[in-house]
Amino acid sequence: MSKQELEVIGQDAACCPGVSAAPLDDERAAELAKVFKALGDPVRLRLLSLIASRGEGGEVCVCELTPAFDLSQPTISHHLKLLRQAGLIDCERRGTWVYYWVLPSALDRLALFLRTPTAAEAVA
Amino acid sequence: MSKQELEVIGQDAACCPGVSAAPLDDERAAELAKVFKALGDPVRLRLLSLIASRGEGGEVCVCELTPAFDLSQPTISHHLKLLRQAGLIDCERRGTWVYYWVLPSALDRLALFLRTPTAAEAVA
DNA sequence: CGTCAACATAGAGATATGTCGAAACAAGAG
DNA sequence: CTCTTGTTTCGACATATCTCTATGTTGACG
Repeated sequence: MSKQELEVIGQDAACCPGVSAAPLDDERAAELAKVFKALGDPVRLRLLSLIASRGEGGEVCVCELTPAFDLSQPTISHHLKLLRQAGLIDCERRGTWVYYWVLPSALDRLALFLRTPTAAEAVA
Repeated sequence: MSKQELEVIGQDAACCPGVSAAPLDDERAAELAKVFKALGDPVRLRLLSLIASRGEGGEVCVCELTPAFDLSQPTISHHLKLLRQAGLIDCERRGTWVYYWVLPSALDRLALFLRTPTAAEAVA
């Protein structure tokens, strides 16, 4: 946790007003909708949660994710791809296996967008 | 802003661990996915933003929302219904007009779910 | 009562999404 | 090189979603 990260978060808040601040323009609405749509599926939410619960910097192999669902492997791969295209996770291949991790800044950006003024006060 | 509200928010945080805390069970994943899916459409995001930017306790008449889009009135009505079914907004008819307002606790619950431990530290 | 205005609901059509099995691709082992 | 295992891509299908027009409902006003 660094001062730098604090600044980044502050910047996000400054550049990206929350849902209550002002009416969304078309472009930003489309951009945000794409990310929320990625979260709008129970399988993807569980996948994200499984990866995120590894902690900051943690990684999960696909081979650990697949058996957690009653779905075919291609289906899991497809959902992981959507999460990645939404900018919520990223991955890297190391040898035979592919490892996924979350991009916390993406999640935090969404959280800041959703926060209402009242809740912001409550935390402060 | 009351002490009561602070307690409610605290409760939410306690009862509903964030995405990074622990793997989501099926039931909660389905429940959350329904809400995120409602946010996964640019029209609905803009609608929510238009309503939310009225401030806490603020209301917007449908007759103000419809002209803000290049869509038919039934389509707007449909999207408002989905937002309402997701528990993000509520409405009331007063005479000829129907007024919508946001339910801030729903938004805050989502924000808490998305917040990563690092961001939570940054705010604290 | 009749009419008008504001919203909601119903039904239909085009497109998007979730899922699968089959096949392609990548990398290590023999 | 060939075989096996882990993963992604492809093609197809059923279902869901978004949008429209047409119709229904609710309440205000003569």
